[in-house]
Amino acid sequence: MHFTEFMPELPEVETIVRELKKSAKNKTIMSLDCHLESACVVASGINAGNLKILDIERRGKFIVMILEKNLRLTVHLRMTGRLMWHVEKGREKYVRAVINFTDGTALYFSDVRKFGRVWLCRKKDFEKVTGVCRLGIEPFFSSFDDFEKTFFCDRLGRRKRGFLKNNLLRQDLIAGIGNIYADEICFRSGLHPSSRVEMIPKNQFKKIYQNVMACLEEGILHCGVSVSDFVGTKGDLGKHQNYLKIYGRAGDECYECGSEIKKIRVAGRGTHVCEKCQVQK
DNA sequence: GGCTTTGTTTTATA
DNA sequence: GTATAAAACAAAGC
Repeated sequence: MHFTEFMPELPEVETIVRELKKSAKNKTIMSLDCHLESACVVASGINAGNLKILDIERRGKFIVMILEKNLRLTVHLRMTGRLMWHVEKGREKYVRAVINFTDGTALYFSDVRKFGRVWLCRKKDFEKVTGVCRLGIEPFFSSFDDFEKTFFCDRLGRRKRGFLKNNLLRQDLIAGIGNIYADEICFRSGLHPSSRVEMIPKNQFKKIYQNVMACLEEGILHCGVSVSDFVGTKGDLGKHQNYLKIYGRAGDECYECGSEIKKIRVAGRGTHVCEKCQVQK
């Protein structure tokens, strides 16, 4: 199966945020045009006009623009959302919102599906309105201790259960990991994605944590994964797809042992695995 | 036309 | 009540 969409996970969103820090910071918004009502959630009584973007941050897979007057303009791309400085040819009808600036430029939010969302709200409502309040730990701002507690223990201190991959994907535990990086983390850790977390020995926790960090860091270093289109706000390609060790390589040989990489389903998700290198716990 | 792709929410079950 | 699993949703490509 060949797919053409760019699936933004933490490294891809971080790439966009870094670009926006260069290109959108300190611009003043003239207006926010909503082309699809369900994709735009604007708090009542708030108008984006004549507000400067003071900074741009990331939380999990959320892009957060910090505006004047304690306001937040937040974007989640979900699966197929794109935030770009131009309208892509043939995709005019998928533009869901436009941020117009006073200097005549515009940032276009387009989305083939209708999952992506833009929120404009007050700082005090930001977490609740966007759903950010349900996010777990932020990888680059958390220690191994944070990770161990959140990922392997429930609130009563008991061992968490479930498939390893499924838990890696849970945004309420650790924010930012999606299907691609989950497969990579499992491979690098030598663990089968359907390993039960309650069966993983404690002495392997640190290795998993380090692989989470390493996979995300490398993704950022290469400006994210572009499966066949673009990545950035200007249409530039990410390069990390060239460095993936397991995702998208079904039928190919494992770089470590040479055996064939299989594609299976874990928790309803397409999953890539080397049965020889990745042990089932 | 049916199946696939995935991030998140919602519903169901243990 | 809590935790986990599964279903639902969206739209397009093959």
